[in-house]
Amino acid sequence: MSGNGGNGKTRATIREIASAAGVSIATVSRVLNEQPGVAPETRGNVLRVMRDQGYSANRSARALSGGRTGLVGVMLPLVEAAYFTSILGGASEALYEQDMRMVLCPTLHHHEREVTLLDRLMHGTTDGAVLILPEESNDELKMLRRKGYAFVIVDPRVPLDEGIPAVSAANASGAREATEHLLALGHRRIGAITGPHAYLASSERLNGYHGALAAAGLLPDPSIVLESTFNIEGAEKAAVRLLDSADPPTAIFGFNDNSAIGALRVARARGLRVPEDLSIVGFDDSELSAIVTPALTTVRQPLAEMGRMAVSLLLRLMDQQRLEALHIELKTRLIVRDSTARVRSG
Amino acid sequence: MSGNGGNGKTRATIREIASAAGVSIATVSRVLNEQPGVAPETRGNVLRVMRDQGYSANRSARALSGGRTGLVGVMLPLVEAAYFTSILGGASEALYEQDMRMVLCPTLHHHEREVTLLDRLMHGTTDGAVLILPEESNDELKMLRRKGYAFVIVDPRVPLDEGIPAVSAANASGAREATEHLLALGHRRIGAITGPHAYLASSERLNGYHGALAAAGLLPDPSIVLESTFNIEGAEKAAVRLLDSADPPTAIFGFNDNSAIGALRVARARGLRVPEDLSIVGFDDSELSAIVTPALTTVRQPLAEMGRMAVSLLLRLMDQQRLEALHIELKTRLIVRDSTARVRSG
DNA sequence: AAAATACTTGTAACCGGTTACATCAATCTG
DNA sequence: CAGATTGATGTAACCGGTTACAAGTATTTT
Repeated sequence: MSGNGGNGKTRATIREIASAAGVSIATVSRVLNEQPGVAPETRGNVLRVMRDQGYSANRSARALSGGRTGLVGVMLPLVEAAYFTSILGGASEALYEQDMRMVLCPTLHHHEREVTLLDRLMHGTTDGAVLILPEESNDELKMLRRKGYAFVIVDPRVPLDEGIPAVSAANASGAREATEHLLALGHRRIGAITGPHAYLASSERLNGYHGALAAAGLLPDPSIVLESTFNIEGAEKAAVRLLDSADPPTAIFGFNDNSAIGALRVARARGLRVPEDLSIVGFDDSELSAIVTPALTTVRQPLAEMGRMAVSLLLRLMDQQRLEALHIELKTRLIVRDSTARVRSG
Repeated sequence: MSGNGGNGKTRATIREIASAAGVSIATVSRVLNEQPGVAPETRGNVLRVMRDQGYSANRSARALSGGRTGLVGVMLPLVEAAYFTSILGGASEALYEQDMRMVLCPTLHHHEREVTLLDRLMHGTTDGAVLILPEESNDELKMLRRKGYAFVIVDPRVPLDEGIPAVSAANASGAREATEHLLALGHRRIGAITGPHAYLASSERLNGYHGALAAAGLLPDPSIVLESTFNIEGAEKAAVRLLDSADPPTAIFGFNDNSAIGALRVARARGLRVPEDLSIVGFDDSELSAIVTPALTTVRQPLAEMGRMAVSLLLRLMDQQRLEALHIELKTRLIVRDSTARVRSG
């Protein structure tokens, strides 16, 4: 009747468990943390009592005295974009396996918001953070690191200092592979719709694209390499310019799937058949790429894996482990679907 | 030189601020919490010192003594699905405005995982939770409520008890509107690819569909109402059966956008033109719906708004406010695009 | 058998805040 | 002007854990 196991009024504290088990709170704490130095029999007793009462430790108290919150911050520009949520999914899975929780902080691309959020996160809310595509400058990040806060960058926006842990996709080699694919199909005039040049990912992909062209003995033609914004609308404008040019490309490399989809739509609007009249390659392998018509040939980024890897790095960082390699690049893979074909010989 | 403002070694505590400002910790705490009973001059002093030292309160300590963590749990099946992240986006924005943070808990549809996570969340990690499409039974939820934990359901899977706060879309009226749209275009034989009947959203949409048919004097034909799984693959199978039937429908109502897209693909594969030969309507207005060809006529759910609303309900619940209405239904809106047309007269 | 050692267990301080209550000065009341 | 009232501030207990250190018991060593 007066069973306090489930009345829910107030949760059991460590002291209640201790007295119910006839031991001291220190012993209960030891059992809780699986520390050695408790007689097996005692441990069994305490565990039984904990189970009976449905005890689980108060996280705030633990955080305060133990100095660890069991929380990791994940900061990202936006939760609505599939690109970010794929990373998020991987990270959340890895954290769950460690019985840690994730505090989600979307910044909506506001730098100021990012700064204050980060400050809050650092100060007792979390043990560390994963920062996805952060706006922070290299200097700001170095400062943060010096303060002793543990964090890992995913998809850095700018080239990072050696000392700052980061995970990214092999952008250059992915772009090279995509370009080589088009070259192998006989294309010689390959346009590009890039992302903002200020993004590291963009400039690396540009390098890969240039590298592949160079290896084929081709000079890039700046008039068919247009900077855009990684969204469909921007890409459509760029595609119009590409296809309107005097000597239009026979293939377009979109630096992400949105860019490729923009090109696809413009091509369709002008009655160009893809891939017969125009080949198109994307980058990301987002959900969209398999759904559009024709299905997009694209470069797959291991986004979930990047999230997992970032968490794994972070946890080691928090354990004060010395890390051999702080910059990790994960391999991409070309997925060939229906939007690319051999160039028309005419 | 010894300025402790930014050396970062250890953050300032409330006692340090107190002694630097020449007041007691109680006063600092009052200033921190914007409580009355502090002389304006004193308040100004304390604020200045806090600013100089870059002080911000330790959240764990605050949580422990104040009984509030400033964290809200958000439990959802999956972060990768656009449907959920739209809700998430709204919720996160609403929480940010209240200076609260969100603890994200993806369950991957594992009921067991959901139960243990919820238990952890309750116990000192968060002040309340938003549960999106939870697996929990009505009884489990009622139990939770009785324990005094604050939570709000978004998109309930089963019909909920009066006492359990919930936010959902107006599924029935949305489905009715979609069906009426097809009826108005002259369609009389309208097939449906539903979601799992066990989902409340599905059965409500089914009701709306039936209601619209009945109002037009039509009896539903069970042979062209097929249960599916809300994903593209399942919908394709259903669409095949619909279009293979002896008397195939002239229009298909997919109970979400994936269902509609599955139908679209099958139609295309058989050379049926959409919308000339077959009209298709979806539900959700996900990002995909505008991108597929032809762009999908669909029912828009105010997902972000549902997230915001859930948070707003939750906060009022946590404040112990009496709420007049615990079940909130948000209006949907039909978005007419290119996948529906007047039925062929021949 | 006495001394050294290894195990268990308990006591109490501490983490950094919040808050009930006490205190004291200043102002108001009759 | 004494007494009541109001406002500002300080003291100390408390939230529920962790952990250094002390203490007590059992086991091993010489």
